[in-house]
Amino acid sequence: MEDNSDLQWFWDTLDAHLSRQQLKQTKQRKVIVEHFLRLARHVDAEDLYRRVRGKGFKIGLATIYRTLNLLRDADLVTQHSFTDGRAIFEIKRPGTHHDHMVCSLCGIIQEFENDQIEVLQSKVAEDHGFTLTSHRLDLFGVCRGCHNEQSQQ
Amino acid sequence: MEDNSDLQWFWDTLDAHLSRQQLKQTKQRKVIVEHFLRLARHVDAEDLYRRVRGKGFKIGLATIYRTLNLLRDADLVTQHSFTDGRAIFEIKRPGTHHDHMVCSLCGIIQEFENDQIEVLQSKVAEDHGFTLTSHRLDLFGVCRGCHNEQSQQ
DNA sequence: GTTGATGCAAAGCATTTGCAATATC
DNA sequence: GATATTGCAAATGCTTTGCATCAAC
Repeated sequence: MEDNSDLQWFWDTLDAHLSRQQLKQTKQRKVIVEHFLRLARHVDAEDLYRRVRGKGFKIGLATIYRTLNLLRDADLVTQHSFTDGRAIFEIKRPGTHHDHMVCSLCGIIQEFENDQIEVLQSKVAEDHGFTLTSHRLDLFGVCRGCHNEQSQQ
Repeated sequence: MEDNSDLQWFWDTLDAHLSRQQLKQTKQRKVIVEHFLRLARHVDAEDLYRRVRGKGFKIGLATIYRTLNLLRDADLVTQHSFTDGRAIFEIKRPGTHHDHMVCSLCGIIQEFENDQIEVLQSKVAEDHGFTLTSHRLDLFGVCRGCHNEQSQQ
């Protein structure tokens, strides 16, 4: 779970981005971001929309998308695309990096870090004359929980 | 470049799949597959559609999609999704595996293999109690050619 | 009072699907 | 002749956009 007090940097960076770009602080943006920060780590637009509507706010889905795109532009969230066509958004903490492991059965997303893999990736890129800017490593499989359920049947 | 004579296994596997599933051999499928095999290694539906139409065949885009999905179901092609929303299809040779490096400037896709990375992935999955079924590793960056062009300006 | 933001409905885009006509087995 | 396939247009699912209204600066 995320402690909201840790997230001051998020709001600060957002404020900085808004004023730098001459964008406005609005009630909708505040509400959407508040709920985004409280939701699970990996969220899609529809999740966020349902949550916000469920709490009684009359905010359109387009505004959810526009706000998530704003956060992406401010480099505050990362946008992923795992199994289906949906975009998944995740808070991006400066200076951190991790990859993802997705369970094909329950859809749970686990994060992991592996420096050795990172080093090897850089080496591969270098060997091929590539100047690496980013990468994406997703592992797909069955998580322990689902695996146990399967074997009990 | 691909030597077509190497691809007998592809046609054989396809024939086997068709008869096993009680599907029919049609002119459209033949034409689409022939052109798919002659095109670049990484192809999207629109590429294939344009190529086939350009050669004078009156085949609908839906049939292209249906055929590519058929090949996917027959385990003869892999479906990727790199930068944009398009699906990219690639011949899948049995017993081979590689990952991809994509140039953000010219879009060129280079393949690479790295056994050490594969081993580390299995280890990571195991450490997290995951039964690994597949993975996706894409590196993004600037290829040598584009990098040289940039520095000359 | 300017300028950007919102909500809604409409448009986009890649892909899939329903259906009547047609080709394959 | 039964059944799968095709082409087309319409539908889909996610996301973006146009525009008139509204809120923030």
